[in-house]
Amino acid sequence: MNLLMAFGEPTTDRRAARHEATKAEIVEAAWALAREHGLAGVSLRDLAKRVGMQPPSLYSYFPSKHAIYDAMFAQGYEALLELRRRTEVPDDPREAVRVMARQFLAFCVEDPARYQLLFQRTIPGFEPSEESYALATEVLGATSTYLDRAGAGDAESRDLWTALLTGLADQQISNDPGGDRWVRLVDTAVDMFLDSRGQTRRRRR
Amino acid sequence: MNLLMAFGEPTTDRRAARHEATKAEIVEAAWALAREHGLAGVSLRDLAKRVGMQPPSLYSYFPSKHAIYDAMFAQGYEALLELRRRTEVPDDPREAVRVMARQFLAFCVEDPARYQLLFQRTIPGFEPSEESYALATEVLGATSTYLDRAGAGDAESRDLWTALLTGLADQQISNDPGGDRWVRLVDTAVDMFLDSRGQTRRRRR
DNA sequence: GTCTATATTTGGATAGAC
DNA sequence: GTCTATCCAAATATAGAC
Repeated sequence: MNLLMAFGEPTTDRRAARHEATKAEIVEAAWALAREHGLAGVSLRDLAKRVGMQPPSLYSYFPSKHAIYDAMFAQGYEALLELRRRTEVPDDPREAVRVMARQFLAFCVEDPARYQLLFQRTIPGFEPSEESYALATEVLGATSTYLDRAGAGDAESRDLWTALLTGLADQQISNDPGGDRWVRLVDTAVDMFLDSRGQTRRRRR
Repeated sequence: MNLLMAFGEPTTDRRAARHEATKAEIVEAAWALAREHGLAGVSLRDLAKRVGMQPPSLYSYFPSKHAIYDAMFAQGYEALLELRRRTEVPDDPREAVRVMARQFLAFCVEDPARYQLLFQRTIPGFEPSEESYALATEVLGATSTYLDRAGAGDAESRDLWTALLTGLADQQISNDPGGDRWVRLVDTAVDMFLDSRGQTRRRRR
């Protein structure tokens, strides 16, 4: 599937294809601005300037600014899903969880603006559309599979897992941007997590 | 110590006292607005209206909007420190850490806007002043003491600890506001954390 | 589709009278 | 200290010509 066509209606002819391509260009420029000036620092003025348009022309492609954020949201989760599809996961359950964790953290830290949009509620009034949110759910579901194989598939474990990983990502981004002070703890964190899950199961027997 | 005097210069006479009282009133109104419309939703217009002033009059009390955020930041950490001073901590090291953790999470969840200001970097351009930031450091230091007694006083453990707790708080606030889906995992999380720290030490011997 | 022009709102901040 | 008046900038969004 063409990345440029990842959102919007299916293309029927060349005019529509061009339209989608321009939409993609706008979204790409929006990401660039978000990385430079923060997610909330994306303005339609700057965005239009960056793609060589006048601000009102953007409304030929997106009905509102939130619609642009929504396209970015969807694209962000698409990127994570695509990354996972391309990743070879080890057979060993614990090692598989480790790979997922490292990958998730790298993905978060790689682009703080994207992390903010995908995993925090920080844009006032923005709610992802139903279709976009479905992608977020899909990611969570894929994660559960690997947790389950490693003996941590129950709801509590899953919640503890998300808290642990987003906590690491958040601290890394907030308090040591560009460094690895928290990212390097990921293997320790995975071991801590999976060991404790194993104990819980033993206790219950 | 009077809460109203918690920030600003020491009072020398009644005029100064009145001045400090008004500052405190402004900060209190700012908190109320932050809780209602989000932290970024605090505008000087609304704020002035709430305290019965015209917007420019606020500048008699604070030189800028960021200065108001800074006063809020300091007050937030003061509140946490004060809460800890009032808390009786059990002798048992593990139980002490549990109490600290529960208290911290309750504090975070109780006021999401405050959590956002104190523990996330979300206001564009805002940096706490040196004095205010010192309070944040003081909180971290106090935490270390209890972690140390429970055998988790090294730097890595401390970082893992902050990630774990803020992760729980963040998920709770973002994904289950008003509920307890993540908060109720706190004891499990503490056990998981301290058990793994113990193992690490044993392995090293 | 894209432009110019403009509406509308909102924001933080300053000048100067009282 | 507080007000009125105002500035300046930035933001999203719409109308209508081309």
